Amino acid sequence: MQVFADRNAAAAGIERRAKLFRGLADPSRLAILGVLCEGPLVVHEIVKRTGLSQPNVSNHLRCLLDCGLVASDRDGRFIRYRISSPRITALLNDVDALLDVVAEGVEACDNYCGE
Amino acid sequence: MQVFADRNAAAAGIERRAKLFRGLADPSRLAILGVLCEGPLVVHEIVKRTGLSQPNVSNHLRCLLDCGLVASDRDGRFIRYRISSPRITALLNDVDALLDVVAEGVEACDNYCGE
DNA sequence: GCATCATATCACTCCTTGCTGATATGTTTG
DNA sequence: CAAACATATCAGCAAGGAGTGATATGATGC
Repeated sequence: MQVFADRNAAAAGIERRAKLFRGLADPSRLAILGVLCEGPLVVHEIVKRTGLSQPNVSNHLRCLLDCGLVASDRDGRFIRYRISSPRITALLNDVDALLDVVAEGVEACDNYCGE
Repeated sequence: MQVFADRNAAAAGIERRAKLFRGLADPSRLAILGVLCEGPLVVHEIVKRTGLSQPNVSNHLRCLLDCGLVASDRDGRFIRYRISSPRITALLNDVDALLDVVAEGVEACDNYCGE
């Protein structure tokens, strides 16, 4: 039962990590976070810079907002979005550091975590 | 065209990041990485500690191996897996640090990236 | 060489997610 | 108040990934 207790205790943390990673595991969301890392932007600017469709950007922004990864402020009829915490930028940098080591492997992997 | 060149240059990086995040965005894989962070293990030990089925563990290990996130050594009829780089442990710690800030949001998000 | 154990692979199904097009909400300006 | 613009929401579809059960490969010991 020892093992089970540990497992359940760990499970919650794992599930949370997984969910956060899922939030970061989409090219559209990463593109949005990428342009927001350079500074706050209103939605139509994000659309222009990323080349994504407006509903698509809007959907992903909602997701990122719910997750707490971005924050928004109304500015007249615009809504300006920004990165909510510098830790996010830090995390993205760490990922790039890890990619320096595993990039080829990741590109090659075609199994789960696929294409 | 300036914008387009930047976009394409960024796209490759974004796609790679997304793929790496996808590799980390599954509870089973995170559970496996979690137990491996405490030290190398052979497959049936991973199965026992995580409570996952053997084929499931094997599938995910293959994915993690292809991605370069874990490495393996044959040891008689056992195969021992280990974390391939300390940067992975570091990244997982960073995620926990970010979760300290955004945990409630992430749990609440039910949209994309959702449960 | 055969039985056994450790691990990997395959075929299949289910579920989730992401995108699109159309439309709704909301805000400002004339 | 109406028109125009900014953003959000919805329905529906298509694709990818995760899990399972059965089976194959591979190594060890008698």
